[in-house]
Amino acid sequence: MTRIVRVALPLPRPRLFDYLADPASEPAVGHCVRLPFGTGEKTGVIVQLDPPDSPPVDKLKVVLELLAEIPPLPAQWLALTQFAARYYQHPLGEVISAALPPGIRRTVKLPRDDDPWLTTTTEGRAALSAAKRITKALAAVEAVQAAGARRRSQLLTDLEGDASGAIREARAKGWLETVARAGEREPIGALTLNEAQAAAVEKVNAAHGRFAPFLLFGVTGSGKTEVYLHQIAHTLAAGKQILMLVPEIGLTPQLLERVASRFPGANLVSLHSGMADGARSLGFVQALKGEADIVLGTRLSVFVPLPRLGLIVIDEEHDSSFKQQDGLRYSARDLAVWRANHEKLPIVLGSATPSLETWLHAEAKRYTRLDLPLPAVAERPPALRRIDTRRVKLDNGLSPGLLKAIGERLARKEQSLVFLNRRGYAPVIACPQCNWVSACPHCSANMVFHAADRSLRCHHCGSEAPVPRVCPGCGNQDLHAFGRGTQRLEERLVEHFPNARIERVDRDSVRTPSQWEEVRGRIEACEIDILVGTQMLAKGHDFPMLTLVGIVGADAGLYAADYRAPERLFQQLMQVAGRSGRGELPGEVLVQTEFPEHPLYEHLARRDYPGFAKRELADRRLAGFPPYGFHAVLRAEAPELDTAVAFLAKARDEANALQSAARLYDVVPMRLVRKARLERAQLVIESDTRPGLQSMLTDLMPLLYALKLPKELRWHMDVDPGEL
DNA sequence: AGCACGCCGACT
DNA sequence: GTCGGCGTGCTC
Repeated sequence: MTRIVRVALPLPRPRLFDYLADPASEPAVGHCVRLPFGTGEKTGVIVQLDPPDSPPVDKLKVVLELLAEIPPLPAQWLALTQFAARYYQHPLGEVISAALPPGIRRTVKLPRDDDPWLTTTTEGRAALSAAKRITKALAAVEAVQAAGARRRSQLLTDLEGDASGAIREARAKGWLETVARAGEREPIGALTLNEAQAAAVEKVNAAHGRFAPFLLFGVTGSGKTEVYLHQIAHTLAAGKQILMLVPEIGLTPQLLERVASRFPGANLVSLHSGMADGARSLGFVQALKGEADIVLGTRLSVFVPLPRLGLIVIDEEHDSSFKQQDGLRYSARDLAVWRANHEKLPIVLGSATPSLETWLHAEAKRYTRLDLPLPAVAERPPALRRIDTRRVKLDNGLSPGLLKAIGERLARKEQSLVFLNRRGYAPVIACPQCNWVSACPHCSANMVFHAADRSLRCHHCGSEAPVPRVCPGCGNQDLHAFGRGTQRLEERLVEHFPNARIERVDRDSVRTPSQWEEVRGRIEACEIDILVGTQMLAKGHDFPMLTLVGIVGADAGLYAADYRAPERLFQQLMQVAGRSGRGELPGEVLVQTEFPEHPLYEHLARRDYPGFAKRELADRRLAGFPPYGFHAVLRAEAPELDTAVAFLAKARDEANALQSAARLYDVVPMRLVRKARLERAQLVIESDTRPGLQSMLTDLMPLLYALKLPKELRWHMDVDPGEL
């Protein structure tokens, strides 16, 4: 019997399409299919069989190919994508296409599963111990031996550069051999837990098999990762899979290595957007087939199908990189909580500075809070001192107090970190005679002066220009660099401390993960005395010799227009302050500020997140902002601002006519009006309840899709936006 | 989103 | 006379 399949396709309209299946095939919901579409071909996913309302059969085309080598995506996976489509008001086909790895989406063929488990042979181990020099092939043997057994794909990511040749050589020489599956192995090297850690592990383990959200509340150094690892061990022992999400910069080789070496018998799959298509598809399919035991990845991993899923962990749950900022604008954290609820699982959200949303859930007892205090053996948190910059003369932004403190660290051979969240040399070049400033030709922003190549760069659109020799406005030869960034700070520090080893760490100086690894190694080896850098430095491993953190120019976040700015600032400062005094030596944190009495710094000085959150939540409640109110923002962009505004005004009229309880703000230009030659405006929609917002959006979206629009106009809906 | 079909200007 | 501009509308 010929069946009709309803398919979701990657198209920017919320529509599904029906096709006739090949009578010889056995289509099922969840199968990927290759289809004729218009004049071309597309890959889609079957979401329904024999729908009652399909068009007449003579209008239907026939499925080209059922991708039977990919097992059908499970119903729970489809439920997740359908929820995401509904909640984020995005076409299902596009959600599915974003959730599938690009390798499956584009190429029809599944990468060949030539990904065997490898172990070392007696000869391999002998060759390794006999070797005077570690060749690439021996390095592969060494890595496999360290893990006991390793998937070839995992080994490739373990090793530097392209190691496929080295692995081939090691196998050809009989140093590595294939085994069916890594043997069941006990976790290796588990640490003894303190009382609080043990209690946290116990509570989550007891929640096995039911929806139970936990907030694991503990600063860096309180041992969150060890708690996760024990919970993972328990879940593995129950034969279940684990999904662990980490922020973009949190997915370091160290973390992978720590998880891999703890669970040598488990199949660990790591996923992030930077991976090659083949490796990503392979990981996805291994997870789908139930072969992966642990999936460790960035936000996109929330969409990995896991038929035996038993636990979800989200580390640094407050991190903004869990929110996708383009296309399908989802929050991986929120989707993970939905997924845990839907699949009846415990989920652990870990943070020292939780998002206010999560904190409110914990306060309301909807989430169980698990507190991890600093272990008693660790010294008290480093003293935090505020330097009132209104009372001292600054030298290029550096106060005498901070310079003196750095000098003391140098004398004691300890390390200092100066934190300034602004890269470049100076944020703007200007002419003191006329009004010329280094404005970006494509954005409503200034171009930042980068001293190294004497260029002006726009941090919003990436455009670049040489610094003009004379003022383009009046010919004045004396252009000034106003304000300061990390480069200028570094330059001043070099002048102040000519004998110190100073290193700048920002996206300009450290471009790749391997460069960051290299710098990190030199910090740990104490080959650097003073670090200058942006938030890149806020995260990362312990630097035991780092005893001073200086925070420069944080005030900008205090009175920013975005209501989330204080929350982000507090999270960032807590994190960077936590870099100091992580070893045996006592640490100190110095904050340069014009507002030393500001409550945010008071709370920071006491490391009082609960106090900060209480205050911030009170403000949010008064304003009706999240987590007490719910927002969606409709944004539009076009070459002319009027085009964008006219569309939003029309959208606002349509929305007004819907008689919903949701409130509509005025249509306003965005703060950065012009970006990359496009003028942008937005319309905020607000409601006291999530369902209120959802029903308004569900009614509004079809009206928006029906509008006739100039083709140069782009728009998107952002539900629960990261900023307004 | 592609990609066709479809009616008006400057060129071999 | 045609090549091609991108406006409009459809894709099972």
